[in-house]
This record gives sequence, structure tokens and C-alpha cells, in this order.
Amino acid sequence: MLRLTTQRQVILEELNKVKTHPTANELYDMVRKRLPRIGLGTVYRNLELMAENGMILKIEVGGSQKRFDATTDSHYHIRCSQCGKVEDIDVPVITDLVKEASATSSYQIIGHHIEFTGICSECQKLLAESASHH
Amino acid sequence: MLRLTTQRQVILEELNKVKTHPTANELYDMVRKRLPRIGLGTVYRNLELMAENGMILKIEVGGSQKRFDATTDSHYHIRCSQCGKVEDIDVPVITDLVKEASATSSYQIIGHHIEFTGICSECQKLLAESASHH
DNA sequence: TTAAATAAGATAATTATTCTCATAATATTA
DNA sequence: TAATATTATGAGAATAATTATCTTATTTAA
Repeated sequence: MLRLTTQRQVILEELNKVKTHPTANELYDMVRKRLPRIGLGTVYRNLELMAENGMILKIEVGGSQKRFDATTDSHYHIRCSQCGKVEDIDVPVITDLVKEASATSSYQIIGHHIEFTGICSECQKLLAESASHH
Repeated sequence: MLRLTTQRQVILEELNKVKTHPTANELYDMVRKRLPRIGLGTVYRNLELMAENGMILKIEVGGSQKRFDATTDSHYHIRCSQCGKVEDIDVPVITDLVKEASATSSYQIIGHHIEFTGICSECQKLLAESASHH
């Protein structure tokens, strides 16, 4: 069983606080405010362990960094093409998809994930502003 | 307009030859058999440029490496959880999804991508073998 | 209450990718 | 067509993200 150390507890709590899905480094910055001596390696190690143990979700979407999600039940994500932020999106999970895919593929299908791409409201504003200055 | 140099032509041809979607490094190995003096940087640079020009597709799925696809029209992918290989999957594109997502999200939705996860037939065999040895 | 196991923090190593820059190939112009 | 400007290449350095190593600290179990 995975021991719930102070570090792990704080990482988990900080992850639960946000609705965006932070990268290991973002989480490190958040956690460091409460545990200033924690190492970046500890954050990486524990995020990985907690994901393996099904306590959190590791989401691998576009962009060069892995992101983490405190919600483990199946849902989809949207990523801002401007700032890279990733959030949940409220589109019902299509349960039939795996069945449908199994019919046409030689793979033994395990699951699926949908990643939407878009522009978040903050970036929409920024873009509108910079457009108005010509 | 993007000049069609020998290097670019060979990269494109090699990418067209395979149905899996190779990483830059895999493509480098393939291309190097025909152009032994080509640099890895050239492969990266040109894949990026060709993706920007819509000649190929850069696919950012799970796993730590970007992958490239000679087919540019919208379609979905499946990734083997064992070997990491990525291939096309023959599931019809759900055109309504973007509309549906727009209704519930503050994002300005641009598009979507579905990534299936599964075990490819080669890895299924390997797993069955290793299981039979207990 | 000491031995064994597990975890943390510091830092080195690795991996994937991007950048820089001198040279080479190609295109444009006088 | 030679001179010049433009663009691309190859080699290697630099960077970013992540993982591995290793010593010390903390926790658990005998």
C-alpha cells in the first residue's frame, strides 16, 4: 500500500484545488509554497506513483508536458491552443466507441480519450485586444 | 512556397511508405538508409515545416514523442499500450462533436481528436506466449 | 529500540527537441 | 552567365522535461 506521507498529501490537496490540469512543474511551484524544501523529483515520483495506484489521472495530451488530474472517472479534456492550459469539458462520454472500434480493428481495445482543441476565454480576450491595435 | 529538396522528398516518401506513424527519430533511421549524410536536425526541421504547410500531420498523442502522419484528412488513431506504436483506426469521424462541445464550453472550439488505446496483434501474441510460460 | 523497508532531497544522467552557425545549394538579378 | 541574395543543410551546442542514482531520513515491523 502507498504510504500517505506529508508530501503526497500536500501534492494531492493542491491538485484537488485547481480545475486546470497542472504539469509536474506547476504542481511543484504550488506545493513548494507549503513545503519549501520539497524536491522536484519527489513531485514527479509521487505523481507517477499515485497515477499507477489509480489515485489520480495522468493525462497525455498535446504539448510537450504530461499533466495530472485529480478526477479519475472517465471524462474528456480541452486544451487551449494559445496558452496550453488543459481543462475538463462537459461532453458526455461515448461508451459505444470502444465497441465500435473493436469491430474494425485488430487491436484489443482498452479505452479511448477525446481531446478538444480551442481557445480559452482569457486568450480570446488577448487576441481581440491585439487585433484592435490593428 | 516550400522548396522540395531531395531531403524533403525522401522524408515524405518514407513517411508515405508506412502505415504506422513514426517519430522523428524513426523517420531519421529510415531516411538515413537512402541519404546517409542527412542530419537529425534536418529531419526535425522539415517535419515541422511540412506540418505547418499542411503537407503532413503532426500527431501529439500519449507517449513522450511526437509522431507524423502522411494522411492529412481528419481521422482517429490507436496507440499500443505495450510497444507505443500508433496507427490509424477506421472509426467514422464524429462531425457533431465540435458543435456539441461548443454548447457547453466557454472555449472557442477548433477541433477534436480521438485516441484509442489497445494492444496490437504482435504484442497480443507476445503476451500470450509469456503467459504460457506461466 | 533495533533491523528492514520505504521515502525524501540533491543532483547527475538521459531523452527529445530546438537553436546556432558556418557552409552549401538553389534561385534571382544585373 | 556571373554575381548576389535567399534558403537549406549538417554538425554540434543548448534547452527542457523527465528519470535515475545515491545518501540520508523517516516510518514500520520484529
